[in-house]
Amino acid sequence: MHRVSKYTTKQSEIILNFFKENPLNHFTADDICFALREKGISRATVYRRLEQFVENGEIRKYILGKGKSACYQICNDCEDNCYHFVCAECNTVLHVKCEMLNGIKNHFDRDHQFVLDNAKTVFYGICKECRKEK
Amino acid sequence: MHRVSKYTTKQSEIILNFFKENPLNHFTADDICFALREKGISRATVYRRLEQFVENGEIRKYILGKGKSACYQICNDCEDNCYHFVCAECNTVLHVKCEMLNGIKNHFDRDHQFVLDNAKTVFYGICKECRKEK
DNA sequence: ATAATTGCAAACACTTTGCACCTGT
DNA sequence: ACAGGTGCAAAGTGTTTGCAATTAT
Repeated sequence: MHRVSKYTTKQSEIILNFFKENPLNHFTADDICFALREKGISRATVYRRLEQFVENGEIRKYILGKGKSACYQICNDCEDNCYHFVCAECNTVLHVKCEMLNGIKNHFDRDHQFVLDNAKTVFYGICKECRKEK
Repeated sequence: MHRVSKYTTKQSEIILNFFKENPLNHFTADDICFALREKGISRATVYRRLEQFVENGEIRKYILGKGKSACYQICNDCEDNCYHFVCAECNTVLHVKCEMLNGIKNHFDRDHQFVLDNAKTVFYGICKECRKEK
């Protein structure tokens, strides 16, 4: 894994810590700016660091369907065998490790000659909770 | 299916026909504007009609990872059992009907209580051709 | 010392919108 | 006749960038 960031700074630590403190939630760049608004971190730095964290594999970027802004969430333990579901209703991101899904990766590879990138692939649908509400 | 558009116009026909004439390709709003630049259709109309076509289910919208602009492609025969792969390298969209993939839909449903929406879900990875080139 | 990072403001790319005029039904 | 659609230009959103000053190594 090639590290993009060479220096750790006060700002980069604050941003990354914010993600670490909220491992179950995902945030837009704007959410981060708002949450850290008292810390005096510029919007440009937020965007630049988010990009680096993504490239470093420390956080993950989602393009959620409805709104247009990208969402970011920490990804401590999301290795190759972690898949991501996004509920189109409540926008919750579920991280799932599943043998069956590893199976489809192999299936893509073998039968469609397509190397699935599950860091980039996000499954959209309706989660358990939201389904109940209907 | 609830039709959003009530009137057919010269412009809407030109746009939809363009998609029909190019069923294998996907286009950004900008591509459409460029391709139809001689027809005198405003950018606003292109965007408004694309949105309608998507809601009508006539064309499909993709958010491709890298670039930020949405892509649109006609979807004559993309029913529930059609899945979409996007090559992160060449951005080709592959439409695939596959029993195995129908299986994963059931798997999501049964084992993860998650209703997969395969109109919204796009699989990202590297296609056969692009893999060869490396 | 010096390469990376930051903040600012300006630029950008893509998309949406208000409004007056036009068109399909 | 009139609801719906169009074009224009302006405004919005989300993100990126050039540059001079600052900071981590």
